[in-house]
Amino acid sequence: MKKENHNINLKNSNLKVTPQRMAVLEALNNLKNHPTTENIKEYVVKNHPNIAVGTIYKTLETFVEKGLVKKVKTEKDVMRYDAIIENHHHLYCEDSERIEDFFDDELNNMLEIYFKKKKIPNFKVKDIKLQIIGTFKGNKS
Amino acid sequence: MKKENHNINLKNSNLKVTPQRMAVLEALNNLKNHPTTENIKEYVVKNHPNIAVGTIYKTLETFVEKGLVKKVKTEKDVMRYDAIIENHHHLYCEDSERIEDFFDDELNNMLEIYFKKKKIPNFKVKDIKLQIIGTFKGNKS
DNA sequence: TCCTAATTAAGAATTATTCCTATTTAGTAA
DNA sequence: TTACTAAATAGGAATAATTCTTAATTAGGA
Repeated sequence: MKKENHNINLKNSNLKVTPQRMAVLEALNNLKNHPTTENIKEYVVKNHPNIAVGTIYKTLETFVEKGLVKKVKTEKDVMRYDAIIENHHHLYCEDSERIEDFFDDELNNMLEIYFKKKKIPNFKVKDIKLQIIGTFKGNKS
Repeated sequence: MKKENHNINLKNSNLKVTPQRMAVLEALNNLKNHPTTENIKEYVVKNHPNIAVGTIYKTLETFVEKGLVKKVKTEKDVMRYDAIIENHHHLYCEDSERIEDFFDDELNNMLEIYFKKKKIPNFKVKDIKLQIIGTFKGNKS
């Protein structure tokens, strides 16, 4: 099921289905919380020791180009990846590296209406992402 | 006037006022549009050729720690800096590297009210930043 | 003016990423 | 099934960015 989805994703993007690409997709699916490049490298190398590191970099680049994954904007110096393409916002924990997805259609509507009414001079709005900074209650991860 | 402000900033943060730090602050003030580390290095080295590169890195790190500047989130792999600490959002150009500040109190109020009413489970909101993605009309920079 | 902890210069060391090229492989068509 | 070809990969060298180390210098206070 999951493997089939991967096949479909790759084929839709006119990418050949290779074991290396499957391995990177597997990593993206199994690593939660917006993995860093290092997280992904580690996972892939662990599970598929014969895959070259350069290939992982190249594969990620290809996926970003094709829109299969997105890069997450972050305050730290490391890049993170997001396997979910649907429109969503991010919750950033002040105390940890945790980043969670946040879906809220009501909020999206409100923002859309707001920016339809209130134009920004010389700027055409195409998309809006919220970075909601705060702290998670309870479990410290 | 500007120099005095720098002095005040540094002293308030319990940092010694050194020529190296003044030079980095000068760069941050003169370079518009959220300079990259490279922009800053280039500016400082050009105007003060005897300042070591390592010192520039260390100084920027110190400033971020003390809250004198902030890092800007970016999709690309490069970090950018923001000398403005006041609360504001960012306009990202899809077609160029341009990032502009965006101030809007009405928007801030609307968001504050929204998140006061609509709680996010297990999360305490402290701050909200918008990444407004789109294109600038007219001048291509 | 002197003292001391903080800061810096200089360049070596480390780390992450990109680049290069020969080899291999996925997909296609006969 | 086999053969073909463009695309993809392995492996490691090369590059680039950043951090680290240590001796020398300096800012700020007594």
